[in-house]
Parts: sequence; structure tokens; C-alpha cells
Amino acid sequence: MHLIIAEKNIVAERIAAFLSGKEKVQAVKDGAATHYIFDDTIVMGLRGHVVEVDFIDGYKNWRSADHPPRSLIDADIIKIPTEKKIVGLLQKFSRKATRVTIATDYDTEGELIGKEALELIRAVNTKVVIDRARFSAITREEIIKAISEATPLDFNLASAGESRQIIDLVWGASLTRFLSITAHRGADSILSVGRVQSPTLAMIVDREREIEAFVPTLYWVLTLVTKKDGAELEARHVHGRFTDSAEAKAAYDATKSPLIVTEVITGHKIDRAPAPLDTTALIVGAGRLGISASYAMNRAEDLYMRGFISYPRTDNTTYPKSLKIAEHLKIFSHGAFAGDARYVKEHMRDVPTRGKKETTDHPPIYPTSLAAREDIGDDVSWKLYEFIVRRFFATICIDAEWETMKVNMSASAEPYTITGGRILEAGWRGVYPYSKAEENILPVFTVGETLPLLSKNSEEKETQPPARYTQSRLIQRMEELGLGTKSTRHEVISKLAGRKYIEGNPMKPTIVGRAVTESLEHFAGTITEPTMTKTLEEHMGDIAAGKKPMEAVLSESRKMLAGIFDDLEKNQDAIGHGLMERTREEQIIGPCPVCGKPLQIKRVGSSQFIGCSGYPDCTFNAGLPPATWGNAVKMDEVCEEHKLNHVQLLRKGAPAWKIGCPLCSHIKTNSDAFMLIPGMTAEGIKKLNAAHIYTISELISQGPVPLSQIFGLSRSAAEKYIFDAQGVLGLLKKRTEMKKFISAHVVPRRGRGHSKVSTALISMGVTDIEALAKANPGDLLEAKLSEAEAASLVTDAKNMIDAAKMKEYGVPAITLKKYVNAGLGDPEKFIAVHPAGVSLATGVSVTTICNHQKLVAEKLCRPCPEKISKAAFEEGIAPLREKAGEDVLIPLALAGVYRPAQLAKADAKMLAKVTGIDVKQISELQKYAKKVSE
DNA sequence: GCAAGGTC
Repeated sequence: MHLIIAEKNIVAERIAAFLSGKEKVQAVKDGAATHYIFDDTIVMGLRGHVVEVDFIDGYKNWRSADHPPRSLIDADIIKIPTEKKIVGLLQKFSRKATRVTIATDYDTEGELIGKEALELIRAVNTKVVIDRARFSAITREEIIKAISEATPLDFNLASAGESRQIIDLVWGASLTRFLSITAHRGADSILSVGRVQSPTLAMIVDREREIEAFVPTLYWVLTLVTKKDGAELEARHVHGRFTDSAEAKAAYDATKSPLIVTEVITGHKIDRAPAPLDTTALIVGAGRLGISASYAMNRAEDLYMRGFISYPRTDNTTYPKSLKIAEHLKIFSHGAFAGDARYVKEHMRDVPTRGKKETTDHPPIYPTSLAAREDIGDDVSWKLYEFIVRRFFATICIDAEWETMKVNMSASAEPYTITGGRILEAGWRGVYPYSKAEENILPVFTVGETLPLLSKNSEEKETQPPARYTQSRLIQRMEELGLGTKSTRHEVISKLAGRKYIEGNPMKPTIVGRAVTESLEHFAGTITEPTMTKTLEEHMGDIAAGKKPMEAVLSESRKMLAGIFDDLEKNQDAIGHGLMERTREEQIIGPCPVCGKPLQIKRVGSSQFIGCSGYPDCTFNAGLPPATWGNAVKMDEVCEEHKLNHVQLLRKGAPAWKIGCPLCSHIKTNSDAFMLIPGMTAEGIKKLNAAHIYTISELISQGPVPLSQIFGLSRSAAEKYIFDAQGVLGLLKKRTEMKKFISAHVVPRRGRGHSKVSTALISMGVTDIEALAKANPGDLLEAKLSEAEAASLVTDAKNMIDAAKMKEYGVPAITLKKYVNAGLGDPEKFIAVHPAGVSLATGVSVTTICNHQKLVAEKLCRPCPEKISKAAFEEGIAPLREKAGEDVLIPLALAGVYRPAQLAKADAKMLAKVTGIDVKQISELQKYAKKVSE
């Protein structure tokens, strides 16, 4: 059997289709892995790397004394399967195979993935022939040729990849552990370090430093307005920016009539069509469409999987020869782009454009099939697809051509100029609206003609600091510097954001991000420089070419890292203090309104709040929504009034919740509560806030004397305030309880969250659970509840109130549960029934029940129900049990009938009515009871 | 709990 291994499932599927010819391919789906069978061949796809490098056992614990971060430098490394199912399948087929062909992507990483597969195969089959097929396009001809001309695996090339894996792991893991431990950070706040992420972060930090160090300077731009053929035109002074104000002033003053045309130059300009799309260009284009890098890649992956575009992870900007352009264009001759395709056909260039790079693994990104708007689904995917289609069109269209015009003139002696342009041939611009170039058609001027000088202007401007990086600009820069790959660049940005090293778009570093970069620059500069990647790539080239063994490169790298650790360990205390000091700043938001010491964002478990660093001497604090709504993070904006930084809550996948100034928000939330106190005014709240009383509980704990001073009131008036405030506090507690109750009992739906329901109920006057229990379900429909929901909500509320009352009266929780289960949770109902029945229904002894009924009756000021002894109950019920089941005995006993004699004497009709039991059945039972009682 | 690189 011939086993063929591809890097991914989709390639396996296509290889099978090409090789099978007319033979039918059987696709076998086995959970995570699919394989394809025809003749005596099996084609299976891997999932990229199916194994991962890691340290041998014993290095798991970061804080182990035996294995400190430094020891990772020389720790043994093993490969661990990460895709167990695929590895299992691969080894199962390998045992039976007579030939294995590795057909992974044609690049270094593909060779390494191939070697990983080879090692897995060799572990179970030492003899089978293993060869390697190399193809640069997934077409029938290429694939068939590559398989028939398969060569041995290139172990040197695979080793080059392996050295990268090991160096990245060793440097990344050891430095990450060192820094995190040194700064006392753990769990979700580790400080990560890596060959790609650290230089990328350093670029963002550098840019921020440039912005901070930037000193704006003034400059002046001179323009004048003239008129020709009825149209006003603006001309610029040819000097451009004047940096000297005196010079600008002199030129301005010298700008006078007559204004005479001195020169008219017309030219011709070629406006080249863009190159084919690679991943970076796709991300840049998506960025212009307002799509983030990660989301663009996510949608592109989806378009690829559905067959609309070619593989989206590529560095290639040259179409393969196998792509027949004219043929391919025909795909679009109908559908949404039919008109554009016709235009392209009429404006086609001989050979498509090509970019700087030509690689062997994948073609540039181009549309592989026609899709209609409704095939695609979401708007973003469609925008992206349209962009890819139009870019493809642009790359096969002729260049655009412009006629350029330049009119030089002289105002007295000052030289001015007007430039314009006219499209002679639109070419690719006719189908590619993403980079606009405006035409500016000028009237015809002649040399020597005099123009009117309508006005002149000297505009004062300021030089601007460099701009922060946008995602796409950063990805372009990373590509220029060789950082990361087409598949990973956008992920690096997400990683930096996830570590809270950077924030916002355009991106800026956080204090932590800056502190980490600065520590690394100081003590482990190598890892913050793109040069590390450059050097690594050179070494990888040497290994691939067989000029250097992998071991030599690894030991050199390890030696270098050990040198860095010498430095790091010597300065460990200083690094730790520095990092902790700096990262503490991230939490400080300004002065405490009470004592002036720094206020901090604090977190205990999932609850977070603003607290004073002077605690416990100063107890000022202001609550924030719990961390489930997002982590509280300091912002740059500062509140004018309180001099506190604004705060926002950040949660993955959700827009930021901007709290604003936490003190303003604290005051606002609590003023609603203050206003519930009778007689309270906005003026009164201001007085309270001025005395640093922000909440009702703070008011209550004031004591009447200080409060009377604050308000300028008598002591007794202040006492009344406190009393009323206590009432409001109780009310608010009940409100909170009800909100909790609602969120536990109402299923949230679109447009109807828990808080919406609660707010609606409160505005209807249903402010606590007790009110809810007494409410008429029909009245609750306004709160967006269905009839069934309203009814069950009221029942639940009533049950809860009942249970709370019974508990308060002294019924223990376990027994109470039994009463509730029997439907006797309502105190009124509980004392209205006979203990014998309760006992039968719940299994609780009659004595206990009598005690409980007495407790409840006393609290409700009702007469106590009949008390019976256990013996009397047992004696009475025993004979009846012979003849009747529980379904009959319980209702009878609840009505007080539990002895034969009693039953015999009772009025059958009445009893039937009270218990709901059939009269005939009662009469039957009575006959028996008579007999027994005689 | 760590990197970067594949792929879903």
C-alpha cells in the first residue's frame, strides 16, 4: 500500500483527486482526521505540526529550586504528540505501508513537518521506503510529476527548522520564567519574552518614546488664489515649508501683482498596476476596509475552505505559470463582476504584474471561483472577497496613464506653482477603487499671460509627531524586518494585547509593556532586536546547506543565552524592583479625595474596586462592576474635577466598558440612593460629598453630631436623617435581593437582559421579592415576561417568601424542605392542616409537626391546631393502612380524619368535597372502618 | 503557566 502524507486535509483531498484519475476516491471520516482511499493508495492530511517540542519531565514547576529558569538552557528536549488521533492514524497506516511519500508544503517548515512524520513512521516501521514529493502548485501536472519524481527527505533542511524550534523554546521559556518570577507575577499576568514578540513590542515602545520626545516646530505654507476661465485656482509657493518666520513673512510681503505665467510643462506618467496579493498586502487592504488583521485572516481562511479563494497564507507575489490567466478570467464572465471582467478583457496586459517575491509553497492570493453575494453570507467576507477579485483584475490590467501639468508663475518675484493631472488611460484603475487618485484638470495656460492675484495666504502649521502603528502598518514593518511569518504576524499582535503589553488601535504600549522592554533592552538586548531573527536565519541557511551542523548552532546559541543569564542573575533584585515599581503605576489613578494618598485599582477574587493606598488608616473606596464584566484598567484621560484617571473594563471579545472617572461614577450611582431619603436634595448630596461621605452606609456610620454640623441642622433632625437612611438601606438591600432573584429565575433573551426586567419591575413599583410574591402575574407582562414566566415567577417568589417566614419562625431548614416539597411551605396553609396528614405526607413525626405548628401559629397569632400524640396517631392509622393507600389516607388525614371510628361517623359527602376523593370510595372505606371500630 | 510555527 502506498501512503501519501500531506500537510493539511484539503491538500490530501486534492492530491487524491488528481492521482486517482477515473477511479472513485473513498473519503473516510474518522473524527478529527479524514483520509482518502483509491486503488492501493491512502492519502492523509496532517494538521501542520502534529508534535511539539517541550522539556523533559521535571521542568514543569517554575519555582523549583532544582530547576531554576537558567537550567532550561541545557535541559533535554523531547517531542510530544499534540494531535494524538492523527498520529495514531499515521502509525496505523505506516505499519502496513510498502511506500510512504511525504507531500508536505515545499518550504522549511514543511520539510520539518515531514521529518516529524518520518520519525513517527520509523517508530513503528523500520523498513518501509520513505520519499518526499516537492510541488509548487497543487495542480494535476505538478502533483503527478512530484510524486513520480520523489527524492529523499532533505534532513539538513529539516534540521534548520528544528534548530529554530529549539532556540525559540529555550530562549522564550527560560526568559519568560525568569522575568515572571523576578517580578512576582503568575497565572494570568506572566511576562512573556520571545524572539518575535519582544522585538515587535520594542518597536511599539520605541515609537511611543519618539512621540514623547517629539518637539513640534512651527512652519508656514504660502498660497495664493487666482482665476482662469471663471474657475478659482490655488497655487503653492515653490519653497514649500518655510521654517523661518521672517523668511515666510518676507516672501508673503513680496507676493504681489503682477502674476505672470513663466512656464507650462506637460508630462506623461505611468501609474503601475499593483502586484499580486500576499498575506501582508491582504491585511493592509483589509485594514483600509476597516477590518482587523485577525478577523481578516479568519474570514480569508473561511473563504479558502469554501473554495472561493486560494490559500491565504503566502509570501508569494508572483503567479505560477500554471495559472492560465485568460482562462481564469472567464470564470467571472457572468455574475456580480461580469461588467468588470469585460472591461478587464478589453484592457488586459500581456503578462500579469509580479511583486518582489517568488516562493515555492503557495501561489499569491487570488479568487479561485465565482461567488454571488448570497453564497458568501456575511458582509465582511464579501467585502474581502470583492477586494481579492478586484485585486486579481488589477494585476492583469494594463497600467494607468496620466498626463501631468505643471504651471509655474511668478507673483512679482515670488515663484508659485499649480499642478494638475488628467487620466489618459484608466487601465487597472477602472476596476480597482481602493486607492483613489483624483484627477485635477487645469485650464490651458500660455507663457507670459497675466493672471489676477485674488488673495494670498500664509498658513502657520506645526510639525506632527510620528503616528502610532496601526495593525497593518506594524505587520508591514515586521515583514520588512523579517519578524514572524505570514501565518503568525497577526497572532503576535493579539498575543501582545493578551499579555496587556499594548492597547488600543493604533497601538501604544502599557506601562508593563514598556517596563518589560526596558528591562530586556538593558540586560538581554539580543532578544529585543530583529537581528536575532536575521542571524538565526543565516545559521539556518548554513545548516540547510550542510555548512554547519545543527549542534554547533545550538551550542553557540546556548552559550550566548548563558552569558545573558549571568547578567540577569547578577541584577535580579534591581530588575525585580524596577518591574514591580513600574507595574504598580499601572494601578495608580490619582489622589484619594479623603487623604490625598494614591488611589489604586484593586482586585480581590472577581470583585474589584478603587481603594486608598493609605488603607487601613484611610478607608475610602468606590466599587466597580465585578471582573466578569471585564478587568478594570486605567485610561489616559484624567477627570478635571477629581484629578483621577478614567477607568475602563476590558473583556475579550467585547467592546470596552468606559466607566469614566471612578469617583464621578461613584457619586452618580449613590446619589440615586441618597435621593430616596426624604428631604434629601442635590444641594445636600454636595454637602455630604464635600465631607467625603459618598454612600448611605457612610452617612449612617457618621453619627448625629458630625452630621448635624455638615447640614447645619439640629441633632434630632440629624438623627431622623440617619433613621431614614437606615430605612433606605434596608429597601436597597431588598432591591438587590430581588435583582438576584430575577437573574436566577428569568432566562435572558435578546433585548431582555436581567437588568432590563428588574428595572421594569422596579418602575412598576415591584421593588422587592415580597411585592413580587403578592403581584398579579397579569400585571407583570409589561416587564417583557410571558404569561407562563410571570406566573411561575410569582409562584417562585411566594415560595421563597413563605420559606423565609417559616425559617424566621423557627422551622429548621431540613424539615422545612420536606414541608415545601409536600406543598405546605405557606405558613397559613401549614397551620390549617391536621398534623396527622402532614406526617403522612412528609414522613416527619407528628410530635415534631405539632411543635412546628405551635411555633408558626403563635407568630401568626392564630389558635394552635389540634395536638396529637405519636401513639394515638399510630394506633389510629394502622388499621386504615390495611385497606387504603397513601393517595387516599393523606387527604383524609390532612382534613383531620385518621381514626376508623372518626371515619365511620363522618358525613361521606362532606368528606368527599373537602378531600376530593370519590364518594363511593369513601363509603366503601366507611363500611370497613365501622367494622374495625366496633 | 513559557516560544514560534504549522493548521481548524
